[in-house]
Amino acid sequence: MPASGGGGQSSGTPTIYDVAKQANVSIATVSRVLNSHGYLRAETRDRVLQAVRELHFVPNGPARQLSSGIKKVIGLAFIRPPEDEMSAVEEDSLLFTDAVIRGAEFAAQRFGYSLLLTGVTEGDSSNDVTALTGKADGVIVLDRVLPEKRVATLAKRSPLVLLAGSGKPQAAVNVRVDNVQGMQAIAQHLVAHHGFRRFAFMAGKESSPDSTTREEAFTEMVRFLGGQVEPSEEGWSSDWTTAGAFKTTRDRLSSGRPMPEAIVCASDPMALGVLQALQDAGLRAPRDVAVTGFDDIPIARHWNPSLTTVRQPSQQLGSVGVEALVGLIEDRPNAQRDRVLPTQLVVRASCGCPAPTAPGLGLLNTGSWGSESQ
Amino acid sequence: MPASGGGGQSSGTPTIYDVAKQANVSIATVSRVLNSHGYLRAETRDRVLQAVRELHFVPNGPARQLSSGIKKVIGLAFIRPPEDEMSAVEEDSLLFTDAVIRGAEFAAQRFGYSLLLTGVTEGDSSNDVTALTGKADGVIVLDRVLPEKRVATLAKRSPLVLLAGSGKPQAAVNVRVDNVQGMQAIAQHLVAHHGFRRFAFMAGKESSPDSTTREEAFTEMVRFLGGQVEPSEEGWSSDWTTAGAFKTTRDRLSSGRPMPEAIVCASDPMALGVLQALQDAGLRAPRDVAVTGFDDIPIARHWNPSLTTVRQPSQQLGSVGVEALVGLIEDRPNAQRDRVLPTQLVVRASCGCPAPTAPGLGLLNTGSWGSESQ
DNA sequence: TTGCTTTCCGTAAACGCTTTCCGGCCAGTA
DNA sequence: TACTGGCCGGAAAGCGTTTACGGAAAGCAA
Repeated sequence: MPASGGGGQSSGTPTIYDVAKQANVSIATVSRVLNSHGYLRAETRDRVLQAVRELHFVPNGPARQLSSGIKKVIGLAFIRPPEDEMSAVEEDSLLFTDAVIRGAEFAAQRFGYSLLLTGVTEGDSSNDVTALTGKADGVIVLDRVLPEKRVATLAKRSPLVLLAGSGKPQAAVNVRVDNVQGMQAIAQHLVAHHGFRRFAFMAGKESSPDSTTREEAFTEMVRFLGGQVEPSEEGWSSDWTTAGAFKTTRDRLSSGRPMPEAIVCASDPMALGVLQALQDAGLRAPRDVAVTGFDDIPIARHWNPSLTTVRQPSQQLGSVGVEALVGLIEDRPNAQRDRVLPTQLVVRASCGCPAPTAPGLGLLNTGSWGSESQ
Repeated sequence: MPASGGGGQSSGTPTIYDVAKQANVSIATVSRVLNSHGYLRAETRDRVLQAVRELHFVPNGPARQLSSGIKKVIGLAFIRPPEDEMSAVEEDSLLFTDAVIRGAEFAAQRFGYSLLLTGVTEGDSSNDVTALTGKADGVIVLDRVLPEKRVATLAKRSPLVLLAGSGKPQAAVNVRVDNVQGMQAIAQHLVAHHGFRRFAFMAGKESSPDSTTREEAFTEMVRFLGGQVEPSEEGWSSDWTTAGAFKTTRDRLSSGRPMPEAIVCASDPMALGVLQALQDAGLRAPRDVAVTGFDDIPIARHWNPSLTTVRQPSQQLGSVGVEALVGLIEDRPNAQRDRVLPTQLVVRASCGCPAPTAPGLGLLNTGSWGSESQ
């Protein structure tokens, strides 16, 4: 017998039994009213609805989920820095993740799902993510949250979408951004338009597929166009952060070796660090060295010099990820699996081009990410 | 008899019964191992753990939650604009919400909770938020998500924390930012330091307690100091957005009426819109009109002119909100209820002061939000 | 050996809901 | 009046856990 099946007013939060009693029907009827199943007389429905309102009844999620087997929850795991180690620019760089979350949340809502968030601090490969599997119908995992092997394992247990990971064919569904196209466009622009030949590539963490892909695509394209990229052993490598790129660049500057004509970075925050280091050393970008980024975080537009970069549709990444996952969960036959979203070269001042507009101009009516990056 | 109680290998995801059978124990024992309850022989524990590993068993969240009555989930409801109506700056303005989410997520994790996200589009007051109640142990509601009355109602059903709302004593626990202190500091600075006397206040939506509080605090302080603020009927009111403030200011400019010496805005995005409109009209801030904001979104620092504003600890707001909510859920006797977090005046160029640094300078080592805003 | 405690583990009853199966009621027809 | 369908609503079986409750085994003193 259920907790409140006895007599009188139940103590805690009302259950479906309380509603049934109040409306003088069975719990089955209440459930049918709530889920609009089967045949119901209008009068009965109203009576039940009335009782629901009077008792402020809200169905217990877990019970409902357990019974129906459907949780209507999507898990999203992402990387975040330890709380106390976040500088102002680090925070800016989180914009990428934030945008993904936003896109995912919106799409999830559209499909009737909720978003369950789990931040993972890098290196802490506990089973947090695995536990998500039990709480959600499916899981979206951002790049670098899990080693590839564990992704494959997880994908066997639960619908899983890997976001912004390497494009390698895997057990999981991949949704990512066209790194190659973006880097090729940058290489093309720098070589063909500006006539540069000697480049350096500032990489993120070595473990990151995104960084690796970008570096390879860039290097290959530059070589194809007759330029050269300093070998990565020269120390052009950092950790995705502004501070890291700053230090790397400063060290390189003080080594006295000649600088390349352009420094191409795997992310915007790193590009900002490079610009900072150059400025501290009395060099000016783009006059002395050109610099480019990748992401197009909002600050990129407002920096001085404004940053030439590759825009990636971060928010769309989230929403498309959810779409793919829902397709997987609900087993839609025509659902697209792997998706590659387009990137777009954004030419501003840091490569040596004239700044397209004064900072802040063209501020209004720039449209949303989604429509801009199609 | 449970689904997989029959013979042979079960079909779907493994349940606790499968583990029990594999380890040759009862389900109670498995549960005990998983939750480290009661007495267990080491040998038995290992056998169970072994089976768990072999089957890749992950406990079913809902079942666990239903049984124990504890969901270990915190719901977070926030306002967001419709997906297709988001301009680039709107997106920047979401930084506030993003920061709150980040802080909340981190704190939630620290307490062993997950964060369930629900975005609410303004005006759409369906029962989305109510449904959260059934899925979470408690709910954090950001300002403007619900009318005050519904907040009070909800608070009766479920532990609830109201974030950044009006400070009015209510049924719910309030965590908010010291709007009054911030606005008083701005008023003080503009009157005492710059000698301004004639002000306008650009309000957000009228329905917003945050906007109202800021306006009242500012107006009162200015009057106390001998200045005056144009009555709000003069049309200095917008909708929190950059575009809205832009239009309002443009209209006012074209009306030909004399401008105030300073326009104080209830948010940074609106301040940017005002600056934009001034610039379009050939006026220069701060030379012709001073402008200030509220929030200190990252762009504020990099804008031209850099924005004098009030910094609020957004991320901390999220984490403190979670702390308060967990206190409520777990009924900690010594948990603090209402909390007011301090704000901080950030003086930059848009009020007429010399820009503290060139844009981008002092970029590194600025510390995290949390520690900066203590 | 007996009798008690201390460990260890299995049985079974919830938890609150969804859903299937079935039994009744009512109108319509012969 | 008796019978057939179409509708409606109740009883009950799970969903996969946790958690009393109690029984068996093991240890120890008498």
